[in-house]
Amino acid sequence: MNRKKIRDIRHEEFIVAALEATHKRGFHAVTMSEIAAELGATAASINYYFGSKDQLMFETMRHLLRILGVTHKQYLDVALDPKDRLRAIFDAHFDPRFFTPQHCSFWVQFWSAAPYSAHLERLHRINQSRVKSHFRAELAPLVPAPFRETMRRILQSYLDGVWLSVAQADRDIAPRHARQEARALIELVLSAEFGGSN
Amino acid sequence: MNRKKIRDIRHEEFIVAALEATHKRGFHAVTMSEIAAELGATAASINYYFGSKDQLMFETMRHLLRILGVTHKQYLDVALDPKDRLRAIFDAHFDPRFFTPQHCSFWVQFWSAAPYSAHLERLHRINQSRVKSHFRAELAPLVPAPFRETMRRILQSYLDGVWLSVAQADRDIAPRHARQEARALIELVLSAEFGGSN
DNA sequence: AATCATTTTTTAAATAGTCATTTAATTTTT
DNA sequence: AAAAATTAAATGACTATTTAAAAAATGATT
Repeated sequence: MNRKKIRDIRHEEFIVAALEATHKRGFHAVTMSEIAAELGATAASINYYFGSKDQLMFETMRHLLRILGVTHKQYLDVALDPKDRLRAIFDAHFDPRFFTPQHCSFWVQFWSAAPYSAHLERLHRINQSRVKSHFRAELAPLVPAPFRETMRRILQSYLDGVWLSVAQADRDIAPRHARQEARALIELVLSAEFGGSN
Repeated sequence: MNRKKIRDIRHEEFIVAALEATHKRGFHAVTMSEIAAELGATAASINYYFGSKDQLMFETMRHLLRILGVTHKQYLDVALDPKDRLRAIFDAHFDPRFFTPQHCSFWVQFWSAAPYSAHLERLHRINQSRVKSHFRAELAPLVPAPFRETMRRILQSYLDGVWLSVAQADRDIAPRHARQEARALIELVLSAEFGGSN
């Protein structure tokens, strides 16, 4: 009963350490030893658990995606109407557990690495598709088909852009504020010319 | 008359090589030799002209910012009304000379490196301020003050998000199309509830 | 409870490869 | 001939990963 536990504990601990250390120094600049030092551990044990630095990034991102998925589901469960369901996507991305400088920094590091690693790229593609299809589904009852894809891309680009700016530290945004702004954008999108009801 | 020229020619050549090589392999993964090989030259000569790999990134980004500035000015010069001036920002960012996978990739590599280098961060801050104040100025006659900052941030985040998605190669966007979409967003922003005229 | 063999976890040290940068010489240009 | 540009080769760090041994936990057997 404990044999598996320690493995899982370390797994999570090192992922948190990776997030923190990456935020401080950037993923490629940070050394395995520095990441380990975050826990008073040693570089070798990261390899013991993860196999390599690249795998550590991979697993860390999978961890973030898992949290994002769970959080999104939580918001969906309490959504009452289509507009709420659309908001749920933003609420998840801007959830206080998620919307932190550490996470956003890591995301940017991931973005810069993904195009050059089949492994990471796959992860990115999977997530991108997931978000895309969620947006499509939620926009369907709200925006007429001819405008839908444009609106989706606007919302999705905006979402990524906000994370980017947090990682750049040129915006220290409270989750609450990010959500407000997202809602303003949603209102904008839904009140558009195409004669939709809000 | 030629003594300065060769220095300038190499400067530009290596910057183009850096853009191309970075796009293919990522800035940190790509080696000085690979960048030089892009021109049939040798790593040492990059150092001869630039001093270091980091400086090469710095100069390359300065080069991109210069182009962006010039291009923006060109569009401003033919803008007829406030809305045109707002569009000019997007038109510059989405100009065919600028809006290429190579450039967007480099930009993402820069974003991931900037927070960890005082040099690069300064460059980033300067550009960010420049764009910010342009947006503010152009939005001033179009959007009432209480909404202006929100709208600006929406537009700016969107802009970055689009570049990001191009670098991620999950969108192969023609400049023309990017502009269309930007215009749709501008219309949205200007037709908002606050009772503005379009 | 205590012992001890076994497995799991952790580490210090060695390894090995990579690469930016420097140097000293060569080629090219002026 | 002098200066500028270019290169091949050497240098020097750095760091992910491996290895082999030590430490800790586990669990069966007394």
